[in-house]
Amino acid sequence: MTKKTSGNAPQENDTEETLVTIPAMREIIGYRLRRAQLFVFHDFLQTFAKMKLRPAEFSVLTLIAQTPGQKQTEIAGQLGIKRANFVALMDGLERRGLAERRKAETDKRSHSLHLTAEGVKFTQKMAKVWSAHEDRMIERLGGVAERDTLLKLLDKLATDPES
Amino acid sequence: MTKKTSGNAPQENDTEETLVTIPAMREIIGYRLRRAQLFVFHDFLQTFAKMKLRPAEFSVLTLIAQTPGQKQTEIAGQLGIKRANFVALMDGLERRGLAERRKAETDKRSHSLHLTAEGVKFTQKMAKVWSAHEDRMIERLGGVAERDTLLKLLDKLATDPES
DNA sequence: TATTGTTATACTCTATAACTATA
DNA sequence: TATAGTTATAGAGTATAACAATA
Repeated sequence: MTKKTSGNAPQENDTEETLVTIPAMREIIGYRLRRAQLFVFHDFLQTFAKMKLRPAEFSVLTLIAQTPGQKQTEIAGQLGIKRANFVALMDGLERRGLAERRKAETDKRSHSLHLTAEGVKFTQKMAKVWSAHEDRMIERLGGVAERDTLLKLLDKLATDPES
Repeated sequence: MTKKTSGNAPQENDTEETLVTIPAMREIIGYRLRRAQLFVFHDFLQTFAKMKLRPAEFSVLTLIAQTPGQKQTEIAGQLGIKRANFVALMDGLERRGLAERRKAETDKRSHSLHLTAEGVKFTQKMAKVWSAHEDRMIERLGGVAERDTLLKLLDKLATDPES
């Protein structure tokens, strides 16, 4: 049994015109999420300016490091990136010598993705630098407990209950 | 006194190489914020597809409705939109007959922004439609209490403590 | 000199269609 | 026929520089 959530339902009154309340920006979930996300990404971009690393590249390196050998469609799918747009992203990582495509033996259409030796070093450095950024965000939230609360709420918001 | 927040600090060990933990995507604040924001915006876009209204236009109409007469730089500034990019956005609202620029008497460089009569009706309809979208998001979060918790955390994350 | 609105421009991100080579 | 990767392309969103009118 879910709690009643009519916090924004317009109030009916007895005149002909319905009274409509224009929402305040600071109580709009989508808007506030967007501003917070931009703030965090801004800090991320500054943190990784020297390493010339964008959020999407960070994510791809992280997924390859955790599960090497996956194909492009799989990595792209997990991140919500269209496979057509993944190509240039992967080209960049390959050009920089951080990751590589290997011909898959079983299915010659697909590429299996791996980090290079340099990519492994880069990714470890990346994880350390990220840690400083993340700690800064946790500090702003007030601690790891608040971080966990936030992640739980974001989960409820954006995760399919049937999964 | 703020709580210690070393939740992601790398563990030192006694070998030469420092052990580095690659983070899991689901514990990365920025990534999770981004995915949640995309989810909410996707629902927003579907909700307003028939009215042909984008989030930025929604925000501008909302601010003009709440405080008519502000100039372009002021509205743009509150939303984090560059004044150069605000021009086309405002052109669109004016072309649709929803809002208008009026020559300001006091400072002839600036325009004061107002809703048209049609814009007022549109904005009231907009507020009602938005309410359904917002209630859907609140429902997912589990109720208004959880929504308030989320907004408070987003505030801590993205708001300057000195203000 | 500084500010408001504007134009032009470029860069990133995202979305779709169509091709190729394999399955 | 369907799938993996690719190319081309178009549309948003965003950032900067420079200009005219006005302060």
